[in-house]
Amino acid sequence: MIRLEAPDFDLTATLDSGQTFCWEFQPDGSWQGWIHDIPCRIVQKGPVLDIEGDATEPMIRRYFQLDETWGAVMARLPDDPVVRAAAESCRGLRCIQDGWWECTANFICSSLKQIPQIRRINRALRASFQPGTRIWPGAAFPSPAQIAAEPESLLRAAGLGFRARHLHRAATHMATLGFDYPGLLSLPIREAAARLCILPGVGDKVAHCILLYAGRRYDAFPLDVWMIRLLRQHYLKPGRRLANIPQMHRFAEKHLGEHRGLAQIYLFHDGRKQIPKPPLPSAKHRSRKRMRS
DNA sequence: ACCCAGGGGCAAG
DNA sequence: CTTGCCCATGGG
Repeated sequence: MIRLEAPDFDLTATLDSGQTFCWEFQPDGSWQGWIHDIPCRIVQKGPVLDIEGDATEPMIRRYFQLDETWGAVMARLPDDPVVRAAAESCRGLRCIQDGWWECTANFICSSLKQIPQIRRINRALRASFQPGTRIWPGAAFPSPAQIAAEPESLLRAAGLGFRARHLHRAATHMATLGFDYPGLLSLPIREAAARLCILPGVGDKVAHCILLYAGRRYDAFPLDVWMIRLLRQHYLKPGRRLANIPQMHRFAEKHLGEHRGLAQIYLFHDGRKQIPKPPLPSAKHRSRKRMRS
């Protein structure tokens, strides 16, 4: 067991913030999950972290962004009052660094799903490809080749719904043609995102999530409904027409700078804390999609 | 019987 | 380059 000092770190906030989906909170107060397919059980007691498992200390520090102090994290953030306030109320929340493929698969599965359900899908995928084993520890996340070797129906049975086709085709692409993930790190963010969008089920938002949570590129800026809502709420003049996605990326770059992705983590988490269930487009009187007999 | 969910793809306008 | 609809499933 490893014990390490982790001041200004909030394990629960970090694992529950919609960055990673392979961790589950246990009744005994611990978190069970995987650090790059190494099973771990982690308990936080104040500034101390107890980790059960075979992960090494550098690995753990890297995974949880503990190789820099909270002061260093704050120093990276753009000098913007909204971002500062959000980060202050999320003290200890860090940026995860998950594996490329698992992160890709997670976010392909994330569309029109809530965080607990994405977590359930992650679990179901591990279970589907390791029949007979206990989920934890031991059930590694299935590789692209493993998924590609099975029929799409297996993914549907795991509850992926229409995401099954996307994930299966993305896995097939990876297994047959390969994919240069490390190459994404040396490309301009726009081109890196475009390259990821080659994968079925990966669009602009998912691409930026992968670049931020697996590539740890702080210039990636996932634009989901929450972030669009927040940008509109805090930065756009009321009454003005809602900007499109490329315009919002440009705005974020200009206004929040090169570490806008880090800012996004705090804006997202803080925004969700404050507004549990916001109605966005008053969908009240929308014409009926379809008449059923 | 609704509405909504950390979207993406595709066809039309 | 925008809008509209579909894609399955679970939860409120």
